[in-house]
Amino acid sequence: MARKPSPALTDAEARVMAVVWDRERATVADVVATLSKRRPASYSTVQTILRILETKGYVSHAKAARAFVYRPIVDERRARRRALKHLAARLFHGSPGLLVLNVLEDERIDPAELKQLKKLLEDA
Amino acid sequence: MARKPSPALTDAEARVMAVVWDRERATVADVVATLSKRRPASYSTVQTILRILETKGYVSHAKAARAFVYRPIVDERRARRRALKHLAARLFHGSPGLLVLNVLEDERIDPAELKQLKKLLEDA
DNA sequence: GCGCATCTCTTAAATGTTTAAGAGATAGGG
DNA sequence: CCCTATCTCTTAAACATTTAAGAGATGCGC
Repeated sequence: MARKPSPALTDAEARVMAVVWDRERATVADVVATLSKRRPASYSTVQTILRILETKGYVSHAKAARAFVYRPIVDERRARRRALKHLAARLFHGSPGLLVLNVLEDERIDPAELKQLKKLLEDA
Repeated sequence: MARKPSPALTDAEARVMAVVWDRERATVADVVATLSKRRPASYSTVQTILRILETKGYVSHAKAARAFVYRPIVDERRARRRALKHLAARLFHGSPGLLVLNVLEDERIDPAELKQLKKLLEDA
């Protein structure tokens, strides 16, 4: 009866990381302020999540003045790639192509992005 | 201090669902046998996961002879769509198009699937 | 200098996930 | 008819996740 720590981002962790990526450096108060625009977030909750994110290797902190300032260690692109690989492994027999096919079949795509997609496929 | 039950499939749940989807109907023993080809899985563990999957609405069971036979309630396609929407919301600003772009940029796609993709884009 | 506000850190409650041991039912072989 | 193997169900340990209360430090305004 044991378990491995999951390297993946959970929902709450992803919400916090979104702010850290967006601002490039953020204090706990920064994150709380940004998140609270949508739903109230308590200081100590955010604090805990940032600590978990640090143990998972997603952020590092440095003391600046009084507040800890957190910076991303893993960039957004890499986190996205990890998450996509993980999802492909879980539900798409490990096939990224099948994953993409499913999105395009089921989801309406923004015209601008559609154009980019076509271009990408031409080059490949 | 509380939490919502997550409707998403966890890793262990996805492994079990893969078997149920594949066989269309499966007993606990079926799942154990299939999963144990790769890694040993204990009967009671699979049992518990199937029960959780039932509370989450992914499967239902019916008593046939002595064993419970589980059947999928949510089909694979719907589960995939849910998971993709969830991932898009968490890490891609809710944009499925951005998600697809990221896969195509980072991952090598099977040529046959590439062809299908181009066809899909032409029609759209 | 004192008090208030801010910040970090400690602790932990509540729930979810993963894994499994053990009790009790039940059918089939001998 | 009884023993054994199989199956379901109950229980729970170990850990992760999410949320938060409270203690203690520390700097700023007055």
